[in-house]
Amino acid sequence: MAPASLISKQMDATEDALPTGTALWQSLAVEKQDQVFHAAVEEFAEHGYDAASMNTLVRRAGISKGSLFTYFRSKAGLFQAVVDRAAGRIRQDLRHLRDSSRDQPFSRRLEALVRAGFAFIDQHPLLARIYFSLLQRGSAPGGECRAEALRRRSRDFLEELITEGQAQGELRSDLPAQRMAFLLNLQLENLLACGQNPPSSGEEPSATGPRATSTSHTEREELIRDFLCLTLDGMQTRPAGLSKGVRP
Amino acid sequence: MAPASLISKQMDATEDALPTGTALWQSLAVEKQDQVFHAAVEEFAEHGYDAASMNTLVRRAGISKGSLFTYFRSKAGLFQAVVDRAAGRIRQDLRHLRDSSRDQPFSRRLEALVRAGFAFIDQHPLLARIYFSLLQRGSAPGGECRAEALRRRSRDFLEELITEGQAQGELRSDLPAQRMAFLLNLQLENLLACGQNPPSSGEEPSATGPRATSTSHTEREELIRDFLCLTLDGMQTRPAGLSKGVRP
DNA sequence: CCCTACATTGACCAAGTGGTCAATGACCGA
DNA sequence: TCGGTCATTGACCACTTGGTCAATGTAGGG
Repeated sequence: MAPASLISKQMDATEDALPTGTALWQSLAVEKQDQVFHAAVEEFAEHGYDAASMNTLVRRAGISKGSLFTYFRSKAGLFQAVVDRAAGRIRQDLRHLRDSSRDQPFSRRLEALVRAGFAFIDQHPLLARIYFSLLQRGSAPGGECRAEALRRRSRDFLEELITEGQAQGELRSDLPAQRMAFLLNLQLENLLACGQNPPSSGEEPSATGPRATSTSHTEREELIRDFLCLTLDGMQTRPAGLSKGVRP
Repeated sequence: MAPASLISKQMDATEDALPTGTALWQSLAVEKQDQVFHAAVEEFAEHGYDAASMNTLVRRAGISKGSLFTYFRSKAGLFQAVVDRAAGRIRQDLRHLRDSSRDQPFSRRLEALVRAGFAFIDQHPLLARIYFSLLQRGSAPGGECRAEALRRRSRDFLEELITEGQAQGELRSDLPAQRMAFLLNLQLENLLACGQNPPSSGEEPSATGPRATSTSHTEREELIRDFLCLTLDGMQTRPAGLSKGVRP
C-alpha cells in the first residue's frame, strides 16, 4: 500500500470505526449483531428515540432484555451505535461520490449528490428516517450537538465542492463559499427529508398500486431538475435569451 | 360592518376559530386559559409531544390533573389546541403581510416574509419551536397529515406570491409556480427552523454575553441578504456585468 | 465427569405514564 | 341556613418505562 493512499485514508477515516457497545458486543457473531441492529433500526425509525420501547425492541430482536443491556449500557448507547453506523455509511457514500466526480462541473456534481441522497433513502429508508429525524429534531440524548456534528460534515463537504466550482469560474465568487454551503446544505437536507416516504402501515391494494410508485418517480425526476435549475439559476428572470440553466 | 369585509373575513378566517377543548374550557376566564396554555406551550416546546409529561404540565399550570382532563379530553387534545393557537397566529401574520405588501416587487415581499418569520421566532420562541418540531417530525397524534396541512398553507401562500411575480414579469415563467413554491417553502422552513436558538439552560455570564447576541444579529442580517441573493439569482456566474441581485 | 467461567435469561424493580372518579369545596337561589 | 349544582381536587388505576441481578444454561478444559 502506497504511503499517499495510507495518509489520505487516515485523514478521511478519522473516527470512522470508533467502537460502540461493550466488549461482549464486539465479540458477537456479525450475524447476531445484524439481527439486533435491524430490530433497533426498525424500532427507532418507527417511533423516534423517545417513544421507542426497549421491551418491544428486545422482542423484535429475539433476545432477552438482559442480553441487550450487557451489549449496550443504555438505550442512549444503543441509539448512538445505530446512528454511528448510519452516519458511517453516509460518509462512505459521500467520499466515493466526491472522489469519482472530481473532474466534473459543479452542476453535475450537485446533481450526482442529490441522486446519491435519494438512492440512499431508497436503499436504507429506515436508516434515512433515523438520520433525518436526528438532524431535524434535537431529541435523543446527544441531541443538538450530535446533529450539529453531522450537519457540519455535509456542510464542509459542500463547501469543498463550491470552492472548487468557484475556482473553475463556474460559480459566482461574490458570495462566501461558507455561507453558500450553509444555505445549500439546508436546501438539500430538506429536499431529501421530504423525499422520504412516510412509513405506510397499510398498502392500498387497488388501482393506485403501480401508478403511485411510477408517478412519484417521474415527479421526483422533475423535482430534481427544477431544484437544480433554481439553485443554479435563481428565480428571477434573466435579461433575455440567456438560458444557461440545466433545463433544455 | 360592511358586507365586503364580512365576506373576505369569512373567506380568510375559515376554520380559524374552530373550538378546541370542552365547553367548560371555553367558559373559563381568559386569564386562566392563558395560564394553562402557557404551561402547555412550555412543556411541549421543551420536551416535544412524546416526552412531555401531563404531570409536570399540571404542576406548572398550577391546576389539578382532574381539571386539565375535564378541559381537554386527552393529551392529544391539549396539544392540538396549542398547535391550533400557534397556527392561527402565524396565519394572521401571513395574512397581514400579504395584504400590506401587495404592490411591492416579489423580492421585497420575500424579504418581508423572511423577516416576519424571524420576528415571529423572536417574539414567540416556544410556539415556534412547537410549530417547527411538528412540521419537521411527524410525532404527535395527527403527525404527518397535520404537518402536511400546515405546509400546504404556507405553500399556497408562496404560490400566490410567485404567480403574481410571474405575472409582473419579475419571475421566470418557465418553471411551474407550484413547484417553485414547494422548493422555496422548503428553503424558508429550514432557514427559519435553523434560526431558532436552542433553549439555553445555562447563560454564560462572562464576556460572551453581549457579544453573542449582537454577533448573531449581524450574522442573521448577512444570512438573510445572501439567502435572498441566492434564491433570486442562483449560484452560477452570470455571463457578465449583469448584477440584478439584491446585493449592492 | 466435574468444575469453572461466562453468556443468557426473564422475573422483578422503582418510577413514571395518561387517564379516572368519588369526594370535596365553593357558590347561589330560596 | 339549607339544598342543589357543578367546578375542582388528588389519590388511585392499570400499565409501561429503562434498567438490574440472582438464577440458569452451556461450552470447554482438566
